Amino acid sequence: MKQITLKEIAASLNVSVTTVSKALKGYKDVNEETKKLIIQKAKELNYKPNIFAVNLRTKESKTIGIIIPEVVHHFFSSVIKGVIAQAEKKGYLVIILQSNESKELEKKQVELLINKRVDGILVSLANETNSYEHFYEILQNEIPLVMFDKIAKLVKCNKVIINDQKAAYNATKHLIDVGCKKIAHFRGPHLPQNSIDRFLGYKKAIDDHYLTYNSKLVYLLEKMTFKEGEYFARKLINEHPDVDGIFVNTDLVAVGAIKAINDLDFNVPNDIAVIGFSNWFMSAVISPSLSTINQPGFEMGKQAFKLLFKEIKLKKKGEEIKPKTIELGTDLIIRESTQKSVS
Amino acid sequence: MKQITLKEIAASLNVSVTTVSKALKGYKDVNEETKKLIIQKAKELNYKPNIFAVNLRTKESKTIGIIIPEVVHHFFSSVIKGVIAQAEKKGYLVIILQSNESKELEKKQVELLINKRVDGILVSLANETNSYEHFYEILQNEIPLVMFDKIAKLVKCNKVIINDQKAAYNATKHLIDVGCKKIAHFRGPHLPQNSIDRFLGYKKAIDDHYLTYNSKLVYLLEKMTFKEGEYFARKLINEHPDVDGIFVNTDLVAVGAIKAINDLDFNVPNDIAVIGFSNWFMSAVISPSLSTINQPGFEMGKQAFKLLFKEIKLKKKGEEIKPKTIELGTDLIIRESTQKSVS
DNA sequence: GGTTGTTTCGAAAACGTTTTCGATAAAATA
DNA sequence: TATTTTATCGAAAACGTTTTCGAAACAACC
Repeated sequence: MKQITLKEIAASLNVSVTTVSKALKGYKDVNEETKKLIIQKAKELNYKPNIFAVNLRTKESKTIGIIIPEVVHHFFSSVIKGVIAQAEKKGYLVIILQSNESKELEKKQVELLINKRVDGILVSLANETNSYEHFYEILQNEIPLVMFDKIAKLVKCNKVIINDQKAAYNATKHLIDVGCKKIAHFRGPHLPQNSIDRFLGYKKAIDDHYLTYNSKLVYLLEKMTFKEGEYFARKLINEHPDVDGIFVNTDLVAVGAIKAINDLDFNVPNDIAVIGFSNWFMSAVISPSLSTINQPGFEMGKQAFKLLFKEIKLKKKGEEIKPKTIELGTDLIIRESTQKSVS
Repeated sequence: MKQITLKEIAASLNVSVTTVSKALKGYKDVNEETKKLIIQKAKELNYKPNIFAVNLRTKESKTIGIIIPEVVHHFFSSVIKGVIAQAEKKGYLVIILQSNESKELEKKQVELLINKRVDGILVSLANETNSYEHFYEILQNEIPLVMFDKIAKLVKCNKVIINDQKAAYNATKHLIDVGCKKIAHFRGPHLPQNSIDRFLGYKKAIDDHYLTYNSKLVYLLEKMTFKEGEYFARKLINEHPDVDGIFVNTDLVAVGAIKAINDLDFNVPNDIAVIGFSNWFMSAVISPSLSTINQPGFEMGKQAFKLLFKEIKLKKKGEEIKPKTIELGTDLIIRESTQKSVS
């Protein structure tokens, strides 16, 4: 099927390509009468502008890229949904790439997006990433960049995050509020920063409420899997049979922990209360349902795109941008796993 | 930052743009000596071809689009992952759009992708979709199209599916194998086709094994939610207290059903065995873990892209394509929810 | 010496749009 | 009538690449 061009519309109406282009783009230096004719003819021929030519001429693609560690993940797919929803409103399409938590892959994806000449890039860091040359390259190319959730503090760009420390504090405080006296923490590895922040929130809550912080009660998990959750829950109960609460770095691990606790004939929440983090989809539907911290993925995606969009606009106008960081609120979601029955 | 062009490389070496282009693209009518110089200079200046110009010239974007009903969904995000992985190997990027199960949105997304002049389109139908003008438009525009999972039999294009009927048959047969005599079915609405096929598979298994098919044991769920699963499980037990097995159209609903069954002090699997469909992520981590049918999302994404890629290649060569349908195998995954203890 | 073949290069067209700038004619003003 | 203003149009350049076609220079052959 032959694609209709401006030239053909122009020929069929005996006007110039220029006039056709102007008419269709609403310039005011074209007669109302001819404009009407042109628009009609364009519709009649089912004219669709050749986007490649438009891109070349305008130097923009109306496309952005997003790099995330993992697509098959409730939080990140929520972010994607938010980004796509917001982008569509502004006429932008979204290219998705995964880093698989690998720094090398992340670099490659950045390269791809730069070569693709996207109008902007959204990134959540891979766990492995510990240096930022590739992001500096984005900035050097003057491509608008927004980081979200897993960010690099050193890179000077717009950011959207939650306050992991505060959220972790609230989760731990909730355990204290329901009467826990000896609270363990299953933490994540030293990268990304989030694991550290959540640990710090836990520690601060412990300290603030006159419980004694005990580093033996903090377990460092490397892979953050269901199985690890099971394993460390067993280990914990073995080493500290009198533990009565666990704040777990992420829901999946918490679910594994609950499984192990139940298998050992302890009761959640009465013997051991458990609270997770992120509000994975499953947390609401398991038994007992899991208390957790809601991480607003969809909203984060929306906000990240909004920031990116603003930056794109500013860049077009040639204005300077002063990077800012948006901090989104989190909610404590209380479910069965922390509601001890009155004893 | 000024972008380097062929012209600039040419100027700095006193050769023509043509020669530079040819050297970088490996044409053989350019002297080895000059080629070396050009390649070196290009690297030195960090030359990156202007993709917009390349697109315009070659009439292809090395980008494909995929439209799915919902991003935040284990199966569909697995598909996306498969598509992206395979596409990247072939140098293609992937634009993701959602239909939110709405026909109108689906049409709009198709329109966006056509206007974007993507090299190919991947689609899984929205539940609402009951006519196919927009897909015919894709075909009219001679854009390669592959449908997967939720397909339209009437549209003549490549397809990747599972055999829902056979898989449902196997699930139901498994219940029969573990000793169930009175098996209910929670089915989905009349669209998409998958619900019908799964129901047919259930019915065939019942008929084939000398159990009496009873339409009263088939419950039609409209929204396929956790809550519906709970509601209909209660209803079922109320109406048929002697039911001893349920084949549920999808895992989420099955999880809801299990919850209700437990709350009513029936035991899963001993009183009532439950099997789901799709192998959602949560199914492996709940207690009791849920038996189900594994739907190979990642593999489906890979195969779908492979088909699309073949079609793109054929189109370039101007050859005709004869649409085919790939049927992927499914696996019966036996977990706790159907393993009755020896009585 | 004339013919053919080979190697190496570049001019130019083409892809389809956007936008600047000037031309023309008609209308308004002096 | 002469001059300025306004409305309407189009030529042409530009965006940066790819590719065709022919030119030039030289070697090889009879």
